[in-house]
Amino acid sequence: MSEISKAYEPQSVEDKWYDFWLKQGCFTADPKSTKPPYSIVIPPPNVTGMLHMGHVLNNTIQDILSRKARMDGKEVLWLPGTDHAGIATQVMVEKHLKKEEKKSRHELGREEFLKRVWLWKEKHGDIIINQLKKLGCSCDWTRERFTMDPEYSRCVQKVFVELYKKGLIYRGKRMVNWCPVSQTALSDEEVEMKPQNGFMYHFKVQVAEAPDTWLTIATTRPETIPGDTAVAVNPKDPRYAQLIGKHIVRPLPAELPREQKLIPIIGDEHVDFEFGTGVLKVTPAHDKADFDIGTRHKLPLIEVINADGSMNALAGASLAGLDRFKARKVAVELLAEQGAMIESKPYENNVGFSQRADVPIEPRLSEQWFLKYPAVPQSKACVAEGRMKFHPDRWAKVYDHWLTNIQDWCISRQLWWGHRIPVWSVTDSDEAKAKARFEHWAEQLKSSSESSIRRNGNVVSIATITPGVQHTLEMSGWQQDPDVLDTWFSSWLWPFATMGWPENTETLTKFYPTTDLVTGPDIIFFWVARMIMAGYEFMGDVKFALPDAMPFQNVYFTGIIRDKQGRKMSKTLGNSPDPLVLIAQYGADALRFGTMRSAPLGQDVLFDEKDVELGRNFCNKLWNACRFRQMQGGEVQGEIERTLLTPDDKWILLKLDSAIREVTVALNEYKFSEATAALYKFFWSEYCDWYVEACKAVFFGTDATQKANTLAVIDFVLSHTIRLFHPFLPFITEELWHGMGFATDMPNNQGGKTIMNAPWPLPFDDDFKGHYGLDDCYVEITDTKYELVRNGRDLRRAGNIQAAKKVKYVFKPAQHLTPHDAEVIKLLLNAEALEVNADYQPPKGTPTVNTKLGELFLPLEGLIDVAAEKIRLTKEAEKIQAEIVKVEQKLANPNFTTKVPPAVLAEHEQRLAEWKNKLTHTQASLAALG
RNA sequence: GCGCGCUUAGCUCAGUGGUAGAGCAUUACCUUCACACGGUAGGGGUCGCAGGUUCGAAACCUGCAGCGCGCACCA
Repeated sequence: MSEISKAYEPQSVEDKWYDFWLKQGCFTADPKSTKPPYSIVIPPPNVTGMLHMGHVLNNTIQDILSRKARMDGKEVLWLPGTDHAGIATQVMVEKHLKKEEKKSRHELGREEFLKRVWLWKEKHGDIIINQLKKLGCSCDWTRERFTMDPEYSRCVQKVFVELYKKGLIYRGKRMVNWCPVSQTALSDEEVEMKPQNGFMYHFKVQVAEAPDTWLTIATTRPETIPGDTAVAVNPKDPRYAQLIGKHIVRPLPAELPREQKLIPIIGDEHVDFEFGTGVLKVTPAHDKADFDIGTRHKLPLIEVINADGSMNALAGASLAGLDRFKARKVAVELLAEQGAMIESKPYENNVGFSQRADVPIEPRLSEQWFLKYPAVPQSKACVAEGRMKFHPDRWAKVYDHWLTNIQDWCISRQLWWGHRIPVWSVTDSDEAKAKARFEHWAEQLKSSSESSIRRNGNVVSIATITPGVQHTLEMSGWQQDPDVLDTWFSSWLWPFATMGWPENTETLTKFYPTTDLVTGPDIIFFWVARMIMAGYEFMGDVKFALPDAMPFQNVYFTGIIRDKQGRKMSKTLGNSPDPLVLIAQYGADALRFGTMRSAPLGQDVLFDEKDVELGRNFCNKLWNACRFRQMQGGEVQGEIERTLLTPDDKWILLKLDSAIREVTVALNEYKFSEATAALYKFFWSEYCDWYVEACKAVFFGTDATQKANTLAVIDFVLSHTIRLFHPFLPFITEELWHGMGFATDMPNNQGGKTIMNAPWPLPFDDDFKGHYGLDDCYVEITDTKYELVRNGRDLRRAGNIQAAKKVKYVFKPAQHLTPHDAEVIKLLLNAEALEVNADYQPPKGTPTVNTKLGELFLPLEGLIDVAAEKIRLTKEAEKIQAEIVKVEQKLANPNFTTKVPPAVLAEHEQRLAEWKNKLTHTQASLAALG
């Protein structure tokens, strides 16, 4: 900082220090360290994603926690990495392929397509990583992981086989949430219910055995009529009960002969006779509830919708080939033509949408892999019993509710990009052959802990992670399951699969369980809950010797970043600012500080670029405050001489002590906006606004010893302040730490190499306070002095004096006033002179203010607008009067005076006295004006 | 339907029983030798509504309204 620029220029500072930290290995965690551990695993962003404001919020918090922990003397591991993001990445590459080569992935073939995805990953995979570096994230990049790394992949396979072996993973034909666009099954969590404006259609059907009887059926999906295999009524419904066992004539497909259109009327309790007409069409192949009814009544299934959402031949000639929504319109027309349509009225209902593709999902019967969640009781208990803490804790209830009503997890996806299911099968011509095959392989694999074999009829399946076995199976005609696993089936292993599991590595020993997890509440089920279950299931092994296998001790849920209008950030709305643009414009520290300042615990954050501007302004203020110190010259001052401390010095030291306490407490409670607010207030409103200004009284003077001591106080305060700011503002604080010389001659653990290793400031202890005479009374004394200054400045306004104009004040002290204090007051008042005169007799019309320290006059005969000043003082007096009445009323109430704690009573009495005193002085001032 | 959150200055938000706060915006004045990304002084709120508890409620309790979110759903 030999040449200090007038404004802080982050661009010239940030890259320099980030490179320095990397080169010095400052972020690298040492599992052999004897320091206590602190660890976080990053929520891995999509490998092909771009940094958005949500990442900024999330990762700034993690960085603050990590940097604070380092300053607390912890061995810190912040483990970074990326997620392969199955659907998102595959769709991205498919689009690119379509655009560049006009080819579909099927035209390319699975193997070739996967090569392209890997190429894409190599090309774009480090974009988001570099963006995190720009933000200043202190991740241990030597340990960066990707969920498709070979070692990670092996963990996923191992976990699959273990759960398969335990019988928790099974394959079955079930109704699943099918996305017709991505053409894959989805888990329940990936379905988003959205209200839709559609129609409720009422159509009539004839009862076959009683041609005069017609039933009216209500439906929102007439296109599925060809798939109906029954109509259901409630057996307790007197209107229809007698019809159970009879049949109706299904109106579609119209071309079928009458006998093929007959479907039974069944009785089922599921039917709500209050709703619709009380008659329910049952489409077991295309509705979850209907499937259950179908199972209960052994109804046949007729599939009429294809995987891509179009209708098939069974839907009838008129519908076949049409998209499901087009088919709905045509079905309505067909019913109308038959005279079966009774009415259609607008109707709002909730429809499940594919979160990824944003199209209505299609309940579809298909063969999928499911997981019965493991370790559910332990996972519930650790949060319920408070061993794992959620911040804010209300999410614990949401978590518990989900675990209580948990359904099996559909883990297979009909995609190519992802972890392929490690199961090989072969189908024999009959069961006997299959049985023989099963027995042969069961014998072969009996000593293998890495394989598991099952037989289902004439199908034999082997789940295995042994490459040799896999190869043999491939060679002898076994087919590997074509599906891949849900991306979250790899993410849920993140806290330990990134640390060398299944080996009991020194990293796991040192850093697992992790300390904090920082993530968004939107993935509490997707990720957080599942990681907890995986932790208990896979880290509970005795070999890890953990008292508790939970993957983290605290979960901090951030808010969701919205725009100024409260809308979610989205690409389509274009309301999502590019953090890198903001960093280029304002600096990474500014973005971090602004974001933290406006992100209270547990609330959504309405992002406004003004916040970043505020961050920049703050950095500039910090910069210039240090610049001021440098301009006073001299080396870093060491020892503070206690006998030379002024009341202002003691005041700022005591304020610093409060700030250290407040910031530390706020951080311990994860209240980042409170921490920044406390820092802001201390540094701007206390240090800069008052202390620095007061110091000028010394610096403009001639006492070199006093000057040196003031510099020592400044250096002490700044060296503490910069450290308090470091977790929030890593770049500028490192620059200033070195530039101000605070790193010079320091051992590494005191910040000699980098402020990252400087100790976090501790509140002052009694010895320290005693030695420097830091009695709380100095806060009060000095506050009073500054109050006097504020009042004195008010007088200028009364005199309508230009800010630049120097005027003379007269002070009539009520007690002894030191020359230093007189000088400070003079300076802060921007006065030409301050005449201290105990016998001063002001001429009539002299504006005055009175404080505990004494009376201050601004003698400006003839220059004052007496009338205006009178109005001002009269208003002032009225205000004070009102306050007095308020307090007097309280004190007149015997209920108050008898029941209130003595301290509160005393406080009220004192307040009354103060107001009365003020009133006296205001009235005197008024009288003095004549 | 069940659950959760929010409602305080024009805006965004702090404030868990004792004198209503911050930042931004706004008004006036000021380029004074750290900083105009700055300084000084000001204006602006019956704390969503109605009850209750209490000597005292923005805060605690009950009810209501509005906004937002999550879960579950009836065709």
